[in-house]
Amino acid sequence: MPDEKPHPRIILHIDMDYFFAQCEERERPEIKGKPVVICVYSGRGGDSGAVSTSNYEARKLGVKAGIPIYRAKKLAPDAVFLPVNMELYRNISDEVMEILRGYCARFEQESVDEAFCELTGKVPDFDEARSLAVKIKEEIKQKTGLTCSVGIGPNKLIAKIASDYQKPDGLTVVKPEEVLKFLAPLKVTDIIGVGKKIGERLNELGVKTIGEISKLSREELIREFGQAKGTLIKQASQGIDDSQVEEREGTEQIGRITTLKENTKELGIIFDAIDRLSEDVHRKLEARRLSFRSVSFIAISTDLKTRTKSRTLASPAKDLGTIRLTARELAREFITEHPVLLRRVGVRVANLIGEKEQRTLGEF
DNA sequence: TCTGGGGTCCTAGGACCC
DNA sequence: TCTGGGGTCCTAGGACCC
Repeated sequence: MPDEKPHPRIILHIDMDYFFAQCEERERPEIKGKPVVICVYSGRGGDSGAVSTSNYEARKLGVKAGIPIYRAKKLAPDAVFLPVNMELYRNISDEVMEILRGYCARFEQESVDEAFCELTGKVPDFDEARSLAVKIKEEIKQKTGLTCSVGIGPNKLIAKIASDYQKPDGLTVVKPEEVLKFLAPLKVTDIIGVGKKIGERLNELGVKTIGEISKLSREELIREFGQAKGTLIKQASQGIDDSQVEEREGTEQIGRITTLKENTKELGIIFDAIDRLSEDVHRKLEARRLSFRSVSFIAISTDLKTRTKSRTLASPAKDLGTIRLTARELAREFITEHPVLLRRVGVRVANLIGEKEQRTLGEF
């Protein structure tokens, strides 16, 4: 058996800085330097809705993603408030991803403003990777006008945490031999997949930092958080992550949610919303030439609890009528079972089937 | 005029089949 | 006779991410 060391992987993660707000700054140079707040208005009138993201000037004033718009206006009365313009962000995102893709052995877009890039084989070592990252950042800046933060590490976990380590316009490289020292002082919630709930439970167990996770055995973690999460937390704490950079195969589900004009359990109002949402979902489905095998009705009550009701069809469908009718049926059953006031409702299709598979199925 | 909208992944229980 | 046991699909819900 040859006992040479396995060649370390070199993974880059890129994260666009305060992306939506930065896109708006690019389009409207006159707002640069001011606090900028990107909002999702609920449609209930006034400032009902939440902040999607904000630039650093606004963040300094306490305006962060998720807070209600009216509170943001109190914190930053002189800020520029803009509604989300997804089409603009998608277009700019495409420009960025195009540039990045050119440098990767393998590429994985994670969201509209994040991506992984496999550099293994493209550069010989981490120092060369750093130089390449500088070049990529410059090219993105020059071609799109936007800044981003980049992390480089021996796996996706480390690369992603590294890209978050220094922002905006940051570049953090973590070599394999530095991984444990890098992770040890970080908060447990810096691990992807460890959020508020698990973070709190770990804190209760006396674990605040990633380094302190070593106090708990893999068995204890699995008992506490289940097989998958327990294993993930243990591995992550040791800097281990074997997941691969791979192109996403396409979406698993397509859904649309809306806030109702008023809280209600009246089927008439809910059906109207379902019809509009179904059309949007159907449009996206058509654009991607997909069929679906299951339909869900999503109900969010006034206490913001989310419940779903779903149905799998005997055979795949792709027409609007099936979405609308199934969602309506599910909504009717839902209201019978849970007669609560709803604040938001949604329609989702899943078990999506692409054109190729549809043809295969058609042969039988 | 509290708290938007688009996703992914995992778990658990029941149905059903062999 | 003590109701085995494994696999897969479906539904519902939770946690998390951006």
